Amino acid sequence: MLRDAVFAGALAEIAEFGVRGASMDRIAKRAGTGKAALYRRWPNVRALALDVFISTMEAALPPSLPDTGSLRDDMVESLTTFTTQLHSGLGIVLRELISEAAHDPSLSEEFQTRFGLPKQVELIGALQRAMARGEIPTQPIDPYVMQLPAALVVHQLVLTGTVPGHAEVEHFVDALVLPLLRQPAAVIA
Amino acid sequence: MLRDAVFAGALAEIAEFGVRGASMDRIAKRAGTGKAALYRRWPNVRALALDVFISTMEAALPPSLPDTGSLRDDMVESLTTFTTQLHSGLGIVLRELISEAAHDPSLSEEFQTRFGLPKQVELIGALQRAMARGEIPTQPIDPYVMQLPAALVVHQLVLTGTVPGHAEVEHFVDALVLPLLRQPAAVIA
DNA sequence: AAATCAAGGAACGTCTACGTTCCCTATTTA
DNA sequence: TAAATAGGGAACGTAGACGTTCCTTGATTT
Repeated sequence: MLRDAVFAGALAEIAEFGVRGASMDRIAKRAGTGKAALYRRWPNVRALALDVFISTMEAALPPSLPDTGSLRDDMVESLTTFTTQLHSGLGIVLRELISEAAHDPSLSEEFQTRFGLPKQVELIGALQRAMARGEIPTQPIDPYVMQLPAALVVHQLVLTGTVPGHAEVEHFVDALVLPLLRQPAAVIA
Repeated sequence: MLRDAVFAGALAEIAEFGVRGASMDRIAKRAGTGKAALYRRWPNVRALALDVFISTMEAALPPSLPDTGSLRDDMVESLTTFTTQLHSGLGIVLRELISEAAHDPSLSEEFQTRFGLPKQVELIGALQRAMARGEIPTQPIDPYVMQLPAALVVHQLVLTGTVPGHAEVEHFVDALVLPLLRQPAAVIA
């Protein structure tokens, strides 16, 4: 499929030059095709880059929610799929998206709608199941506690360019999130 | 000073077009000068952008560490200066830096050396004073607990483009960091 | 098997931005 | 006060990328 070749070429181009520095000519060369083929599908280079972003993120969306019967394992598994995706191309896309969103706020909204909210819904479900099982006290959850592991992962990615390993992910859950969820004071201020 | 005018113009240019999309011609126009004046000081547009980054960050470095006598207030104050700087131009710079660093790892290192480490040293000092005062138990500190508030601030910035307000900063410290520091289990895994 | 049609690939003109060079002006020094 | 020097601003050539058009090739249908 030529579309796949174009996406792969565009991803490589973006990885090397960024979204603003990407060139249709080079992307066509990378994909082993001509520019006209690209312009027949996308009106300009920005639209192509955006399509690459969205498609990459769509493909990275986990098809089903984990339900291991343990809140701890649910969270570890969910985070692990996230970090795994960051390793395979999504990391560079995410970092490019951050600067693009700084100039185009609608990107933030779309990203939030497609990824932030689904992830949050998924996590809330896991928390409710844990409450029903009596794993954590039944009380309102601090939304910042829920964001905490993802925030640490993203923070490490943007600061050092590396992605936390499995041991660190487990540490986030066991040493930070679960203690906060178990203590009665971790409610909305 | 022309240098200041150029920096202001370059910052506006970067805010609008990003580092990769910045143009020397437009920056010169914004600064009310000619291109030759810019090329006499910087070899190319990338070097200028990098200089703007570094200078903005340098200017954003707090000259002195807070020592209020209370760990809680030390942390709140330190975080507040950080969020305040993010509001005034540093936010857009930081987000541009993230994507630039994705293509040039040496940027990550330089950023870490100039900002991450000093901030960490500052925080360690505050924690040691708090231990000496008996505010928190004297035990090894989980480094991720220290990163936690900055991670939440950065995470919110890159996701929504907004910066946490004072109430949220206080919430991070009071509801997340301090409880984790007080419990004996919050040591390095 | 032949003809039609759709799609890929190369060549073209235009425009923008780069980096340089030249000229002018203002300031400083003798 | 006059000359010299340094620095700011405009004009210039060049290169690369955009977006378009045309030609060729391969697949599909009758």
